[in-house]
Amino acid sequence: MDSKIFNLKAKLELYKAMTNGGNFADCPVRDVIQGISGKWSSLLVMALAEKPYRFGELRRLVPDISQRMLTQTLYDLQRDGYVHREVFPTKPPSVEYSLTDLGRSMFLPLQQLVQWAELNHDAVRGARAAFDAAQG
Amino acid sequence: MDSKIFNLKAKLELYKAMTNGGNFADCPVRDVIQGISGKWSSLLVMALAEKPYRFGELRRLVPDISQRMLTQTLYDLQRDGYVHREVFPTKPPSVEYSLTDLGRSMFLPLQQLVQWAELNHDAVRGARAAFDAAQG
DNA sequence: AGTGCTGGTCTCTTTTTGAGACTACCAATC
DNA sequence: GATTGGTAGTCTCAAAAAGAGACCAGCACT
Repeated sequence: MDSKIFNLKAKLELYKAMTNGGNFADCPVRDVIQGISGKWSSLLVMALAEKPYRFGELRRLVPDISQRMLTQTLYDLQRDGYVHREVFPTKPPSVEYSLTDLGRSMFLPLQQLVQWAELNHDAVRGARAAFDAAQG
Repeated sequence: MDSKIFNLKAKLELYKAMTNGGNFADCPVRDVIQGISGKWSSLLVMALAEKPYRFGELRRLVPDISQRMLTQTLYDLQRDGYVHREVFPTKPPSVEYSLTDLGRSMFLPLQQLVQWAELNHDAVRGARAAFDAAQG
């Protein structure tokens, strides 16, 4: 099989999936992608892929997130089914966040992207520096 | 080899990469991820993976992007080395945007994520509907 | 009685994004 | 010759999202 043609077909299919065949207002793929492409979503999913964490632990783990955004991002991740929220009736009550099966399955491709970022951040930073040096 | 242990190690390594071992202020992986996790970045990369496009073509292709955000997202993608911008001296001058080698290499893991989204958007929408029905 | 820990919410300010008018140039049309 | 249309943007102002920090209730410990 000609892998070039295969790749082009794959690209076109994915592009169509992402554009919903022209119906941009109601594209499920974009909807899903936007849900996980927020500023903090991927970082929290990466953290919870390691192990479950409590609210305060996550806050200390990611010191530059505001409490407000931590609440809201966890809420959104829970709403979309990536994260499970469990309240333990301790005093004071503690809340544990963990990945669901859906969250774990999404973690796999996300991992690929993070791996790519790890391998290529030098190239990206180099490109940025070169661009800025040329007074883009 | 125990694949469970391998996976845990992989997770921990990636989590460390994403948190830069505690140095959150200067983490190259988060820096790269945030550069491609904007609202329009992934969509434009997917479009340009199909073939090069001109500014106006992209604007018509993605009708719900504002001209301002199209300009800025393409600028950012160019600055980070994902996109090449070429001006042709026609009248009026036309500008073509295409993926660089770096952009194409980033497209591969991005593709995995979009594929996941395509396969799982029903689950996500279902989770969201169930959550909202429970008056979250 | 005061301090600290829990997981948040509320308000205010700053940043980011969106909507739409406006630019300059040229070609073809009316 | 004036109008219209297409090129790739920029500029300004309004709306939405994000960040900073105060505040809350309840209980434990000192």
